[in-house]
Amino acid sequence: MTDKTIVRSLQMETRTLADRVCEEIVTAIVKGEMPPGYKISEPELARVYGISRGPLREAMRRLEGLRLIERKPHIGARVVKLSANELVEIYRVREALEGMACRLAAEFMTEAEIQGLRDLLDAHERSVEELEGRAYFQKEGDLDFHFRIVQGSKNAKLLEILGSDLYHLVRMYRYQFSVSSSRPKRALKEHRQIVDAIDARDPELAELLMRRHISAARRNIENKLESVNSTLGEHHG
Amino acid sequence: MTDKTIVRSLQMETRTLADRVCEEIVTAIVKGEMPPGYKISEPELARVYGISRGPLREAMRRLEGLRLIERKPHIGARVVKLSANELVEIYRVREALEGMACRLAAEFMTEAEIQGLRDLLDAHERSVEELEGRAYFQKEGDLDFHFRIVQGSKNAKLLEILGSDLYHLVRMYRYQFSVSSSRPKRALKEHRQIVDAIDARDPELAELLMRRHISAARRNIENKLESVNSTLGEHHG
DNA sequence: TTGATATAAATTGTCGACACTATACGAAGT
DNA sequence: ACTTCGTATAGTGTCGACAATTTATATCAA
Repeated sequence: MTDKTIVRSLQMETRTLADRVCEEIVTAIVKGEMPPGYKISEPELARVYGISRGPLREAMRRLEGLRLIERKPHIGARVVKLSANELVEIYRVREALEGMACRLAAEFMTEAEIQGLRDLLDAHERSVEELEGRAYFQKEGDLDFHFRIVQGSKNAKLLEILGSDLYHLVRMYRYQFSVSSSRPKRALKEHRQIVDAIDARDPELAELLMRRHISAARRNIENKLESVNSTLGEHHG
Repeated sequence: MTDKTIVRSLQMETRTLADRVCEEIVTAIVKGEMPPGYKISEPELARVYGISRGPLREAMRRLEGLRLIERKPHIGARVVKLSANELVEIYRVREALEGMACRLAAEFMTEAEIQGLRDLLDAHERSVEELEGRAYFQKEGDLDFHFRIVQGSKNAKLLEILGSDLYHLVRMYRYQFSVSSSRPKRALKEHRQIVDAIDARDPELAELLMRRHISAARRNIENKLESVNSTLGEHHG
């Protein structure tokens, strides 16, 4: 590799302003620094990030495609407001897509990747024992597992849709509702079953187990929301 | 409704330039007027549509999110190049998502919607008989059926992903590869079976039939591509 | 003739400014 | 006191121009 190529690859590392700012806004939204319903003022954000409104608007058009903000012409953009129903809808989509991903992973995942999954679950188990299951699963650990399986499917479209569209929203919901899995040991056991099915190269069983796993998480959420609704009574808005 | 409201709604009809141009470019790409690999020149396109480069770039950022164009910083944007493998990947995603959509449709579709499906299939049958099955299924008729079922699922996220992301690509592939269903009578029979399962309010059967239906279409494509590959031999590119 | 280098052209990325729309505020009238 | 209208202000949509980078072209050397 020549010096010029090295220099070029370093310069390429600095993507365009719109791309960088888009990524920063994504993390800001996911972490809750920009809460749902937050009105995005273009002049203000441009000043904060030290850029002009042009690249910022391009970044916002990208965020609109990621369903993280909603634009109304001549009115403005807001961070998406979270309805409980939408969260349940997302879990339906996850059940379908990750079920298929798990099926394909049972076909195409390499032995090394499967071993990596087992190592990850061992780490999860230690984390669950130490912290009595309160911390790790609330954060990124669970999504790590699911993401690796999607990667193992070797299907780029699945990876695009789940990784670029849905997981942002899932993480956002978790940060805001602090949706803990609330059943870490049970979830860990289900994860191990899934890996076993993948290791046995049993696509149908792998898909079935993953769908059950996500479906259980969905019902768990539905029950929580239902109890909240019955507690609050008829609360509109 | 007051006059002012009417005027406002008409003015709202004229969305922003970026939105309108984005839609125009989508149809242009889907119809093949902008072939895959086509280099998009910003100054040229801005001149064609009679707008400035600002809104055009916003539209392109949106198209990037729809996976219809690919951007490389400082180099330019091109209409996505179609690989056979990607088409198969998309059918895997469709199998998962539309299977779930069909399951939900069996639960939530109204009787009127189901009757509308039957009417649509009757129209398809007449079309198949008259044209000996060459025309209608090659075009939008087939996707009409699938789209209505997705609508019947009453799941907005499913509708977003399939309607806004995947179906554009599917239509694009059809126009370019002219992927006829090549088995219109068989497909029509499968469609009727699916509607019967929905009408019987049998979610599991409805999902199973839809997945089989799409899986068959995928294998059909895989076989075609395989024969093409074996004919062309070792052709890299 | 081929290759590399330097210049020139074209294209992309970014910015600041202007026009138009929507909201907020206040004044006048009922 | 409340409603309605008009104005002012802030914000979004659009444009043209400039800066930075890539690609094409031409010149020169081997």
